Amino acid sequence: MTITGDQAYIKNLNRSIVLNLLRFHSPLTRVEIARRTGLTKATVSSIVDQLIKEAYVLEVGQAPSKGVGRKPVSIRFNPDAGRVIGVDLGVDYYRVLVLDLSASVVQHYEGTLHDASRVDEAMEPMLRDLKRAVAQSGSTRLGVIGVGIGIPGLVDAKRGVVLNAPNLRWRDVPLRAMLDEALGLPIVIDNEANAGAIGEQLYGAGKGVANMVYLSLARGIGTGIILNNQLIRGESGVAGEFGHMTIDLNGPTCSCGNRGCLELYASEKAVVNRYLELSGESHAFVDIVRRMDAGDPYAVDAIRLAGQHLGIGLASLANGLNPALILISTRFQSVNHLLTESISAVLRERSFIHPYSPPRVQGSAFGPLSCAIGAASLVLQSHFSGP
Amino acid sequence: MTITGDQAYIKNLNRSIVLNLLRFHSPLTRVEIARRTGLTKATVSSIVDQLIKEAYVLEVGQAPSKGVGRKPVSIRFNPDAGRVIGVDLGVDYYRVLVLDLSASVVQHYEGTLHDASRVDEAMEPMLRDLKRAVAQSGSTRLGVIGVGIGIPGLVDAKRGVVLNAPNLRWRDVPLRAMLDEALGLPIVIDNEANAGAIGEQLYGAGKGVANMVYLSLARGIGTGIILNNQLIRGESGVAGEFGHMTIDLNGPTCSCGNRGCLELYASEKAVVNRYLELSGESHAFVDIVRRMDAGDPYAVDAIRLAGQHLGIGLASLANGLNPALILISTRFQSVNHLLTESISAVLRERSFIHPYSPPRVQGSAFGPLSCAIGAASLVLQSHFSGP
DNA sequence: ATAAATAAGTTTAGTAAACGAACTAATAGG
DNA sequence: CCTATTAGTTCGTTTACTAAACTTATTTAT
Repeated sequence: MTITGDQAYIKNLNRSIVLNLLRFHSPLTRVEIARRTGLTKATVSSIVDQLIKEAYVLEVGQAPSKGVGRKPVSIRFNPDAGRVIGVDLGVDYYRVLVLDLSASVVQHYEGTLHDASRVDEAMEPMLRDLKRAVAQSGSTRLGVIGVGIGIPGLVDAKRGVVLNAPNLRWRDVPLRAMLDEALGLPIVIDNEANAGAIGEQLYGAGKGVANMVYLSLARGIGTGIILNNQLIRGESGVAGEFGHMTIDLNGPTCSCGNRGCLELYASEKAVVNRYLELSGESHAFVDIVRRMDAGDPYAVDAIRLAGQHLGIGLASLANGLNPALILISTRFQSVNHLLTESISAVLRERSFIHPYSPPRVQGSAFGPLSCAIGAASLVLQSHFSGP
Repeated sequence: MTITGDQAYIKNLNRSIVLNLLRFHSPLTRVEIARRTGLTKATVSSIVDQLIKEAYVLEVGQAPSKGVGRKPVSIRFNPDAGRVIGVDLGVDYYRVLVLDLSASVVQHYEGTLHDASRVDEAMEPMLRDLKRAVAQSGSTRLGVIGVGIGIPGLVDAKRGVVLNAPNLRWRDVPLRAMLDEALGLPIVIDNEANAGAIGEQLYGAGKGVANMVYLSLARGIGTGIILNNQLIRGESGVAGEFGHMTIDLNGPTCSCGNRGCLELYASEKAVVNRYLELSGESHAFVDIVRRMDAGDPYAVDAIRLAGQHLGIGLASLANGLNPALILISTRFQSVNHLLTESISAVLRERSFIHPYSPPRVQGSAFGPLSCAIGAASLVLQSHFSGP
């Protein structure tokens, strides 16, 4: 049954248009809103009045006049009307962020995640911080509007189930249902890269970009694809596993069962292995990054090579999806920088459509907070999406 | 400036919902329409009356009653209210189809396309048939509602420009503008695979599938990607070139400048080369297909190998985009069959997300007409899309 | 100072589309 | 022929938007 239109639908639609305009373009005056939306001044006044009652929006003093005439009143979005919570469930840590409605971080909790056979036990400390965060947001008008959670693994976002998160050793965990019961709040769960992609597109380095590819590099490689301003979830909500894209059909076997996966050539582990090959020394990824920063040519080479392999995979995606932007997210700013450089070079060389529509390649804006901020953004997005 | 809502918008929206319901689910009675859309009987009656006046819809006799009570009146979509034209510009041929509004073929023109330095000259015979087709559709109530054209090459669909069609030797041809001037009708141009994808999704083997990948194999490999029921066009309208996806990073150099492109392993030319390798004999692709049909093991092997390579590329796409369906379109039904078989096998083996959400693999429904029917479907889609 | 000009925002009457309830129409079965 | 039932129409009500007139606030010219 399709959604048909009636008066309530119109009102909702227009309310939502005005609210979202203010969300990303505060402050504005009533007349400016009218001009930008095409609604009449009367309609805008009525909608703004309603939004003020709902606390989503505030009148804030007078804007500069246009020389002559009555001074307009500035209206702006009120980020403190409520709070959102974003959770990053990492391999051995968790991070709980409390954000205002403009996605600015207000509070920050962290802790270690011990893996345990029972999911409930593993999540216990996280849940305690989560409840603390909810309690401390109680003073705002709307309180916590929802909790978003980013997971490193396969997630069925529609049903809210973690299908398979190898690093957490979780399989078929109905996480949304569990947390819904514990908290009684709207819960959104999604893959870590999907979350990061949305966060960057709404508030970070991809602001306003309708078509982008977000690449998250950690133990594995995750991708979040946004096309036509929509996150691509696919038929069952498990899209985004371009880390397991074959770039060498006869390459080594991957843990996923496939061969020659991108992940084997460009993950942290691949860099570690490569560094061992080049220098004869075995070090953790963090140390190799430190050496790269210090100018160790083996470290630079190892990471640059990963970037070149990423470039090969991304050239395929660029040809197929024609994104305006490719965002690279690792835990380290300097790595992002070196990677974007070598990826750009490979794209220029290998992407068929590059001359017609070259994608910009950039580092992510939120660094290690990408996932948590993104998870919260998913909640904001669904909260503020129109009818 | 976002599209805001008012009375006219609602009317348009609801009209469009009813019309599209009838377009794909004729016949229905007024009461059934009301039930399925959630609109009231009164509103449905008013909308249907309007659609009847516009000739989009007809009252056709009485439907069987439900035992007792007044018999309902069946309403059905009227495919003969107008015509659409779909054009397939091939490498050395053109095909002009006249379709009714349900995408059934009504007339069929064909001719050869001699390549010429001047685009106008090359298109002359095609344009003559096109005008003939338009003239013969004049008797319908609405006449020709638009012309869709599928092009084997890079197309900026938004601007209506053929950026680069190597096989036609066209570069930066403003085709839409040219035809608009010649015909004075709405013109849609798009890549051949994008057209095929939409055609299959609306009327063919992908009916009702929201997420699918359409793969068109001819001289090259083209892909049309549909996600969330939308054709993926990318930032500049040139998405869909997954034929130039790298499956072997050290593979041979492709005409596109990249290396190890899928197209090198699975196009018609690749099959021809492979057959030469296996049998020592050089034959055209059509002949190899004939031999395959006759049971020649070399021919079967050559085509099966192409399928396996396609499977490798498609496994990557399946992991990244999670489509419900993968459609294979070649000129030959038997080839489609063998290819889908070997692709399926490879996907089962190599796709990471296969256990969670296996895509169906199938041959296209329209065979050699895919492109022209699809191009016409693009017009139908935009003609019938709501506000 | 005061008036004129101008811009911001509000009030009010009018319009259009959907809704809901009451109505008419048609049909089968007793 | 009457009753029950379903299909479809008519009509009064609701509601959100629009347009235009109006009020408010501010600057500039006299």
